[in-house]
Amino acid sequence: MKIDPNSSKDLSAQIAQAIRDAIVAGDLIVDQRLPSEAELADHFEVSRPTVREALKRLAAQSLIRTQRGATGGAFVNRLRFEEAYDQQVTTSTLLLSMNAVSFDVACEARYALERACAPLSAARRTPDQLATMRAEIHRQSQPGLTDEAFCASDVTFHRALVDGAGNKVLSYQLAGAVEAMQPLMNMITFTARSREAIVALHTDIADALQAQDAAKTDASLVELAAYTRKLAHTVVSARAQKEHASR
Amino acid sequence: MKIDPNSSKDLSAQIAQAIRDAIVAGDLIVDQRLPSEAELADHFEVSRPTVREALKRLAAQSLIRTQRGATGGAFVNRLRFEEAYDQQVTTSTLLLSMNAVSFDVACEARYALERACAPLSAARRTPDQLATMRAEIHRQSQPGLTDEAFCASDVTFHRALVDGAGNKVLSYQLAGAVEAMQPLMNMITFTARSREAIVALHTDIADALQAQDAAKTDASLVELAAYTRKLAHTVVSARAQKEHASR
DNA sequence: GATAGTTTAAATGTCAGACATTAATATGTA
DNA sequence: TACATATTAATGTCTGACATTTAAACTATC
Repeated sequence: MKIDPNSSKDLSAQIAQAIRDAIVAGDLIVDQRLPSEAELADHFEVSRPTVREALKRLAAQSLIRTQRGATGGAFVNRLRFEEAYDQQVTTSTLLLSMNAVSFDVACEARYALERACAPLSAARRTPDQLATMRAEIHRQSQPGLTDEAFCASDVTFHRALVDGAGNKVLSYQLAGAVEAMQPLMNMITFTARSREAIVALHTDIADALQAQDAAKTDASLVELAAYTRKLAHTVVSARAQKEHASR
Repeated sequence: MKIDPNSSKDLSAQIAQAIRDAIVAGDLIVDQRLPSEAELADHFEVSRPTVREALKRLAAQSLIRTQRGATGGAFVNRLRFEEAYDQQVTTSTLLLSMNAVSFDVACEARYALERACAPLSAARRTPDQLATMRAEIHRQSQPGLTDEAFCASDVTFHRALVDGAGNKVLSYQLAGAVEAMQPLMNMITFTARSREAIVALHTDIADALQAQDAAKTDASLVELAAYTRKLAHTVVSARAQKEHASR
């Protein structure tokens, strides 16, 4: 592990990169202990605070974990799908909001990805996942549910659909797409009638998955995508109308 | 922004979380300058190095950028799709290698996601993207190409296919899936005959996209997925055979 | 008065050394 | 043997200082 003394970047950034490269290349393997901060400081010929800044960068990416005490130190962390979810969702959410991604574009991406799961999910969904979907459908039918709670339930429903594919990589990749949409969905006001329509489509999807009918699942997803988009357009134009009237 | 004095976590982790929350919630907007390190240290009642560790954590996630000099400081960074790619690819690559994800699972996820793009790409692919695909097909036909270069070209080809959908969110979500596969693909030795078969399928895909034929694009992708998986199985069983013979 | 050069100030980047806290291990004692 | 107590090695945190960078204020010259 070496750093370039002529680089313009921060020393802590360079050191973090050097260690990161070693991990990705497999030179440092899971659960292996890194040298102590003092040893790293010696090795890279920098001070301990600088080494610490580098280690915190890696910790922020869940690449290492640290332990205090006599046999403590920094250890290469086994990156788990569950931990990686959080980061992906945070990143995706910010990407959408900071780049002013339109509802249509995000919606298109989300449903395209979900449709990719549909045939696999129809073949493999477990009774457990079906039960989750039914439970969420039931929750969504309850009157007096806030819009936020309705959206959250929607996310859980779709997560179950995606997890039904029984492919951890797919689930991971899609978690970001589905959950990142939530803030955008939260902008929509769901009327009783629109909730009813969504619940009906969710029921269609659950029925199709239960019957292991891939084609019907896909068709229902397409319908739901179209309906969601229509709903969003209604909200947007209603808001524009109001904006216009107030001027 | 407040931190919990009774938390067991690192102060720097708590401070990073507090600032991160403020960014996600929109309390800190893009390009807004954070208080100086000294001011943050005062606010959270910690020392400057602790604040710095927190800021480095945020910098590692590209949530902030720092500038030196008189008008310098830490600024909320506009997260761009291009920057987010890198992190996603690194994370996805490590997820696959550290969790011993099988070739089959990764391959299934990859092609399921690519197939989700196919109809959109058939409708929207630009001449530019078609040209990229043709160029990569040509490169892949050249004899004397190393396996690594062949894989790299394969990634470029598929990236063009995905970008053809003209949906930034889709491109972002799929970059990880496609590129993270590369280390797994690199384990395969591509014979002249298997390269020929892959090039033929790539040509089919490019032809179908050029003709804007979604169904044919999808069919060719399915064929390519099946062929890739078969190829990997051949390699794995050949390796097992060799292992057995050597004992 | 405009322009070029110089100084200043404010911020991050880096360092050195110290002390606090944690947790495993070794040690000593009933 | 079992339990309590030191030891020790590591991370976590603090203080204070200096180095470096950069924009802006200032100054001198034309």
